[in-house]
Amino acid sequence: MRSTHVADRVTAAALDLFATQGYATTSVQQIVEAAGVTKGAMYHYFQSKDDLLFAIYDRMLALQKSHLDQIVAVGGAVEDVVRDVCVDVVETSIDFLPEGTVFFRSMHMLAEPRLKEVTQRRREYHDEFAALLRRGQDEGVFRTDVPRSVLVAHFFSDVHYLSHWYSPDGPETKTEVAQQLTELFLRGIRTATT
Amino acid sequence: MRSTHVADRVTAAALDLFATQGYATTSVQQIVEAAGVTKGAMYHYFQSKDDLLFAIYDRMLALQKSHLDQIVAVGGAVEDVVRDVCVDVVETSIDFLPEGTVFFRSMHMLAEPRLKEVTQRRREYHDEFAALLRRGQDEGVFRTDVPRSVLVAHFFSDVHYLSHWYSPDGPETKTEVAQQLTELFLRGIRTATT
DNA sequence: TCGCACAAACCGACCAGACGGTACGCCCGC
DNA sequence: GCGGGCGTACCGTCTGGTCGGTTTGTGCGA
Repeated sequence: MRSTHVADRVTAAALDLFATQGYATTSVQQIVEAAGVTKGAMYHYFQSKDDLLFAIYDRMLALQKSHLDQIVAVGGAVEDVVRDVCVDVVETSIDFLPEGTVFFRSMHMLAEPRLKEVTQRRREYHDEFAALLRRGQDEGVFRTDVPRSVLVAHFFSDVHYLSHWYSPDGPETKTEVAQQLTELFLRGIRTATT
Repeated sequence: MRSTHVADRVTAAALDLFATQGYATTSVQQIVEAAGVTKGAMYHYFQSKDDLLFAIYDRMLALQKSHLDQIVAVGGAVEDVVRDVCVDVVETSIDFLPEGTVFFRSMHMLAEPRLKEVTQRRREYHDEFAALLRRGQDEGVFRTDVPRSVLVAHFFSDVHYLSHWYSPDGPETKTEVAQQLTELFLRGIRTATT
């Protein structure tokens, strides 16, 4: 850890502290102390405290982007596609649990243009998912008596809530949880029964 | 508004600002300005900034307590009981949407003993719900291939996520959303099909 | 009905400290 | 010797919170 580069140590410490304490509550003093670095060194690599936040966001942004591309390309029976997508989203959300926590806790800086980009990407994400569900509805596989927006929210609520209860040290592996949550979701939105 | 009592105006302004900006980001200056009150007046009724936060929490706490008592008293077929509970929880969560937002955004002050009380009540809440689900599992109505803790999280994720997408001004009424989310959840956790 | 006394309500100027950020100089590899 | 990487001392600002004093409401004796 000591041998790793200064910038990496700082971002790692910032991610940890932001996730546990929140952005506004964490001071740059705390960050540089946790990273074993002086303030001068930190401000040599980052322009501001906000920069640290956006560095974290950027990681999620890249992740979401790659996700989106992957998902759309896949074909097959709509229910299988949705299943794959859901499992994948949950798993990677677990991998990036701290980043997600920081993001969801610090969304109040909506004026920031840089944050808007992440939020927009997030919206595209949801829209893409909604389009997938629509395909299922058109094929008569998914129920139509509930608004699609509610269906979408119903899934992403699971993803979002992960940071409030899931622990990698807990009894369930991320794969298990991903499959279980996906199964619960799919059963909920299906018309026919299997 | 101007005629209402000072303390009420302050708590209302604090709730609004905390919900939109977050606790740490909001200064007492902002609060007293929004409430049309001087800082001296505010500190006459509240001991500290934290006091304002706990005043908001207390409202949720009382709500949860009354909920818990009501729910346990009710009898009937387990699925109907669960359905009633879920609908009720979602509806009241919508009524107290800002309070919920503030609570979920400011949980990082875990050292505070007063916050632990709210958190503990929340845990009891979940445990009570888990016990209900267990009854359903014992009767063979709810599936047992998914850990009960995951089932509980699957429901409360919906409740928690409401503040991120639901708007009273939107197309769906709170009753509709409550019934729809409950239906999705119930379908997901049932063994048999109806 | 008035005057008075006393407490509660409220004001606004004022801390001490912490905050994010900067200026400047050292120091070491090239 | 020179330039990027980094340490240190420091700045202006804003923060939560305080404090002495003033106003306002209210009960009560005459």
